[in-house]
Amino acid sequence: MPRLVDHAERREQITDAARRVIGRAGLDAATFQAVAAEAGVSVRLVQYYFGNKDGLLAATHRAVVDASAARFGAGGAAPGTLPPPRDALRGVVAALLPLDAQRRADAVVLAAFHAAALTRDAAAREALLTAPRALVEVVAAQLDRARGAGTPGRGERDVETSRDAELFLATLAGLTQSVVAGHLEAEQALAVAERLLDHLFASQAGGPAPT
Amino acid sequence: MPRLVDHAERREQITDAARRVIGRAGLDAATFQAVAAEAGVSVRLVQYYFGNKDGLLAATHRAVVDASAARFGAGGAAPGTLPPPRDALRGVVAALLPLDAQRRADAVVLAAFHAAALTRDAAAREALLTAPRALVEVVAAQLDRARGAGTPGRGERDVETSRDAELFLATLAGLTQSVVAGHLEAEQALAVAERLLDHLFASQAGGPAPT
DNA sequence: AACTTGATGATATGTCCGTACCATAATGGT
DNA sequence: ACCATTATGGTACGGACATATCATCAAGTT
Repeated sequence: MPRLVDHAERREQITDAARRVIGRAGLDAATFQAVAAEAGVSVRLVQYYFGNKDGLLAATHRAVVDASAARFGAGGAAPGTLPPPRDALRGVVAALLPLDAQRRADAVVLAAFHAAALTRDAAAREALLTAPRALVEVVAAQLDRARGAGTPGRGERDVETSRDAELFLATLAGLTQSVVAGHLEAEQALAVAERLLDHLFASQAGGPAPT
Repeated sequence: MPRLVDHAERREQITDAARRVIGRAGLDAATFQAVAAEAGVSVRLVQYYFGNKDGLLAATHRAVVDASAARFGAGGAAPGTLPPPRDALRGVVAALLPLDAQRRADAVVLAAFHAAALTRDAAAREALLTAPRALVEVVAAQLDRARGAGTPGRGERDVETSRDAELFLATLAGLTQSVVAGHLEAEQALAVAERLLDHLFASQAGGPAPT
């Protein structure tokens, strides 16, 4: 066995470079040569580790998604304790909004991948939906808890609560977009999210306001 | 003068082809050859009318933005009448959400341009903000009307109302994203927006809910 | 010490794309 | 009838990029 090297570390070094390149100049700037130069290695090496360009991009995508998931897991899963629903949702907000430079950069990269996936095969588009679907369940469960419903079975949940969960996540996606585009500052986005929580916790399930 | 041709029509024929190509396969598939083939003209002709590739893309972008603005103008500006605020905001929802196939396709194209602009120079990124900034004013004005505030001057508006306006637009952006990604159907997105209107018209300005 | 094998470098190749250049058909004014 | 100008087609050139090929270095093993 000659010259053994930590493959995982090398791969991470390269996908990190790819993340920087994509965040700075977009997906189509992520050429083999640009990524290799950014990582300080040769083009051949990138090829060696990821084979295809698809391989490189897939690994980079997974890296940033995993980082996002790790942040979410770190913030949300306080072990043993059961935070009040509003705090739990505040945790979701804090985990998902791009509140610091690192997450902002990741959000740009994710947006690039997202846009690319829209014009891909149905399989790629389907992969975009797994995270939102899971999150809707998490959010709806918290809203159920807050509104005194127990843990309703599948399909038994109040329609308005489901809509509120979708509303919550769609708003977070929109706020992320606003922050990344530079239309809102992170604190403003946070304040808007807090305002949404005000609305959600003010009205009970099934009670629409009079027109 | 030889063989005069309607330039506007030819340009529209070509930008329409570009819109289809981008909507189907993404921005980087919008090559001269692909667009020319889709439009049924020669590559040279596309070059003749738009010179640069940047010219072609800029014209295409403007075409879809203009289409969007036209839809907004057509739906929103009922002349003379002054609809109740909630109906006015419903009009904004109906104008902005991708409720039919045409608008869905346009939304995909816009998302592609949006993602590309994120990793461009500051000027391109600034251009993304003009539409949202104007819309925030429109929405906030309706909320002021609904809440009995007159037409407050610049900066005098209630902070919560401003946040609600941002909330409204961010949610619409997020819902658009959800529909385009295939996570929500158009009717579901509409229902979620309606639910948000419930929340917005239930609470008055400055009245956060108790935690 | 030699050899095997994993890791890395340099470079060639074929393809696609943007753009420039050359050519020509059509048409309306003189 | 001719000519200038507009509109359009064909094609060539140069560059960038993904990928493949050849070559080399390093380090354990025997």
